[in-house]
Amino acid sequence: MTVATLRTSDVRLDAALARLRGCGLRASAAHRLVLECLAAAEGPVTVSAVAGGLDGRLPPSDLGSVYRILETFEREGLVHRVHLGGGPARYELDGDDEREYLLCECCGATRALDPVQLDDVRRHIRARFGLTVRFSRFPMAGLCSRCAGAHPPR
Amino acid sequence: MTVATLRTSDVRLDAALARLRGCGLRASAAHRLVLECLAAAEGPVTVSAVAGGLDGRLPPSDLGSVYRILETFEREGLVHRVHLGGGPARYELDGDDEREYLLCECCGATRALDPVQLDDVRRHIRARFGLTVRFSRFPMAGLCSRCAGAHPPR
DNA sequence: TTTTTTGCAAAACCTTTGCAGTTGG
DNA sequence: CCAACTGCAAAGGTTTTGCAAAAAA
Repeated sequence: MTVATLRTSDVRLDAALARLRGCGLRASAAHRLVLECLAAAEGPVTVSAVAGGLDGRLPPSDLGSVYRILETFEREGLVHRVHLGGGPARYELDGDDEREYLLCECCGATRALDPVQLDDVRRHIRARFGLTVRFSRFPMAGLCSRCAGAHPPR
Repeated sequence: MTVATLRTSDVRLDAALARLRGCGLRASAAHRLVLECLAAAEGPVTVSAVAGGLDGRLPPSDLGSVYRILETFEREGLVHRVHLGGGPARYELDGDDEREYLLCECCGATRALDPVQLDDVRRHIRARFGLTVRFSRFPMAGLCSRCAGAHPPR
């Protein structure tokens, strides 16, 4: 909880800590560590990666506790789960700067977009189906140009 | 493997059986049973639901075998997995008549669409990002009008 | 002190695998 | 008959839970 762990002086981290307090959650070492991991990662992180301290970049924590903490954080809206397929659960800090994901189901490539780039799609879908779509939790999946070429339509 | 199991005389089932043979896979009792379950279900089905014979509507099978069969079928393109969230894996018959799904992340409501209804979105995304999207494996997720109202933007 | 949170261990699931016996072609 | 397939059981991995000790407020 000293200088060593604060390699990521991030605006997002500060915001998350502020929200943590706002929820009545305690600013315990484990809580902060989880938030630091999520803030330090570039994308959605596996639960076990968080527990492992992001490969040693941060101190490790108990896996079971991390599951519980992430569950609590999700309930309070501090984090959200990202569903990229069948593997272990991945989480991300919740925030206004969320990225939205494109996923190629075939080769597994992912690409992160700024939400603004999908605003027209969002408007269109909302007008037509009444759903305000968000590709930050579930990616917009399909076949990338390369894979679409390799797997011609039946 | 007699009349009793054939409650679902479905075009999709016949097509799947034909493709099964075409792949060099044997038309064993278990293979047929799995295909019948998928054809009889209205949506993506859980592995254990298949093994349970869709709640007794069809004869039960061994869970491990069903996992193996589904894995084989997926490799051969007869079925595909549908990712609706964190729960157990769900599968669906693959085919030209595939539905695409809308999911409300908040209340869990799903809605199935005819792919034609999303063709303009598909064209738009492909032109702009080079990805041919498909919401049959990963749903288009977001907030339905009711939930969007209940959870106003921060 | 009081309430929340943690660490550990056990349990509950979900999924994969090995193997010997069975079945389809 | 031979190769593919199945059932069973054991193993692997992920996620959940109970509880007593520890920490935050």
